[in-house]
Amino acid sequence: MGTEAERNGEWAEVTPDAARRLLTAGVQAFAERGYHATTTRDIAGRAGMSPAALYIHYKTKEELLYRISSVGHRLALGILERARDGAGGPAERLADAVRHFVRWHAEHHTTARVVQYELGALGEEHYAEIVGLRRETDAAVRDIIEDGVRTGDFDVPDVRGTGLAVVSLCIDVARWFTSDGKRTPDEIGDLYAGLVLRMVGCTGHRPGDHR
Amino acid sequence: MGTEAERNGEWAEVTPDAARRLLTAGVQAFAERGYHATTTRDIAGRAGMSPAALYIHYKTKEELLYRISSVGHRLALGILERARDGAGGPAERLADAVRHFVRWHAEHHTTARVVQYELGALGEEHYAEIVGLRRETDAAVRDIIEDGVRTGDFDVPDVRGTGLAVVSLCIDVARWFTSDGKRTPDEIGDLYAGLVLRMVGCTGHRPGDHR
DNA sequence: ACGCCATCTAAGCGCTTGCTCAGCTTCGGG
DNA sequence: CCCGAAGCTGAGCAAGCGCTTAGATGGCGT
Repeated sequence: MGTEAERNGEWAEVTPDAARRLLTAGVQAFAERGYHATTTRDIAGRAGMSPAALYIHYKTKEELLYRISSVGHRLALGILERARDGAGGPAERLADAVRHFVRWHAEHHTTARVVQYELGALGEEHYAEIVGLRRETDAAVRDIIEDGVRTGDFDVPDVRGTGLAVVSLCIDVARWFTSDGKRTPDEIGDLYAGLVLRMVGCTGHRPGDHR
Repeated sequence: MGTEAERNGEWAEVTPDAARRLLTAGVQAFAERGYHATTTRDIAGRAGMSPAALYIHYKTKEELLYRISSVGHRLALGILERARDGAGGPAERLADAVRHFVRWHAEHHTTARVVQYELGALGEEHYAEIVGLRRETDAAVRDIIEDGVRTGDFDVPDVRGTGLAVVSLCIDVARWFTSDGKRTPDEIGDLYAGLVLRMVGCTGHRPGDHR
């Protein structure tokens, strides 16, 4: 059912149907072998089409990667921004952000793998656009941490560095997660939310004054 | 000077000289473009040799990657095992392990990038061997955390999961670090050592009783 | 009924890839 | 002084690559 859910909804904005099938085939192939080791024949084959059919819906193989990367980054960014702008104190919002962000990276680890680790294969212009989205990702997490420092809920000497570390920790889930492991995406999300709260010096009880 | 140090010593065990030049050329090329996007002509060119010269010292392009991966993994593992078996309490040893491990990933980020992110391109047998080394890496960190839990210095509900998260956090430095950033490898090592001590519930003063 | 456009395929073009091989040089031991 | 091994090159092969093109097919508005 996890695999089923991966195909449903996530790429709903991609039309027509053939373009979406090619895209999900690309996600699978890129995640397994990497962009450069994947052939257009392989992608088309997984989608049940001839190699030439790819070029009706995408100008180049790189544009297919760009579409995946663009949609994927916007989904991931949306998760963080929704948590940042949600209700509750900084601790709840940071925990929510990490929990959902990590869960997404585990549940959609094939998509996330392509999104997070294959962007070096993008062309210059596409790459620049994606880097912009990634800066927004970093900023969303940093914003929550800054809130927590302001309210005194968190104790963070280096907000920028800690924020980068938190994002880095979450992203790397996509690299090592496999669906045949013992842990579920939910469990990892909860574990990581707890770890991150500790990283920002949030002890669980009222903060008190530091030093 | 950082770039200079990258060539010195690190690959001293690789002989003869031409084989070492090809190897460092491979590291640079693989780190920049990825294994599959790198051509044997590119590697040989960087080493100042003809394409055919590569095959005198390495049977295939994959064997060159394997040599890089093997030496690199052993270096990284050595750093952790030296910290684990060192003197001092669990907190000092864990901080030392993270500090040195992170510093290596930042200072040698080109090597580390190949070592950590290109192992999917290895052949089956080579891959299996490298995976073994990675399990030892995870175990070294887990051992220190278990020590700390035993002595009461750490408070870790999920030792295995937390250990994996710590290793993951450190490894991912190789992905985002660039030498033209503001932070030095030392600074990042110190920052991460502090973050990890917080992750394992080490507050700095004597532990006391929890809950 | 008919033409039109979107969709898809079979065939294949031009190029690059990993890798090979015959031959040239260099150099230490007898 | 010569010889064989080791290191290296120039030329190139077979295979596979991304992508193109000409033509078949099917559904839709009129």
